[in-house]
Amino acid sequence: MKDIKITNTIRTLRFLDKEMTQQELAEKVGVTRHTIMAIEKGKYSPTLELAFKIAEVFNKPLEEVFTYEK
Amino acid sequence: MKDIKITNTIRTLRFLDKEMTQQELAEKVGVTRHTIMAIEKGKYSPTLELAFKIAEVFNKPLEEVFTYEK
DNA sequence: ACTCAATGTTAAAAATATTTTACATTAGGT
DNA sequence: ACCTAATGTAAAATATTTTTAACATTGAGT
Repeated sequence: MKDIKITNTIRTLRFLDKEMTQQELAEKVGVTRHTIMAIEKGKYSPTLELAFKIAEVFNKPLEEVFTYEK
Repeated sequence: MKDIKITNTIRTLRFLDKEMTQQELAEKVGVTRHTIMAIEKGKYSPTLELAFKIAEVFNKPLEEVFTYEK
């Protein structure tokens, strides 16, 4: 599992959702701001559980937030 | 992230897909048999990347394989 | 130009996921 | 009942994700 092939639209979704900050999103899903930042930046892919929580915040299906590029 | 609230239908999907073994599924997604077993058993939730790979094997959307129970 | 909030970076420690190995149990076929 | 393949269990080692903390950068507003 070396090269990560998963992209996400978190940054856009935050912007569309009243410009929610990384800090706010982090608090809503129960992780640190750093974690949100690292995921947005694609440093690593999150746990499935965290991915579900993030999608839930934006009321989007998980696959609309995260995309697996074959 | 203590109590995991994610269920999955991997066992059923393996059964429906010509009774694919844990070993075969593990090989297709590039992890060990133990990892597949632990996930099926709900010991922990996988990485988003692994979740996508598993869903891909069964040609199902991720959310049809894994369900986040609120 | 200054200030402040938001974001990005780095490094180390902690927590969790995954591997490896080895053995126990279960279930089906003969 | 016996064999064998598939599944389950356990413990230790490794890899990856997440936390923590401290500091740098960017950008908007004044």
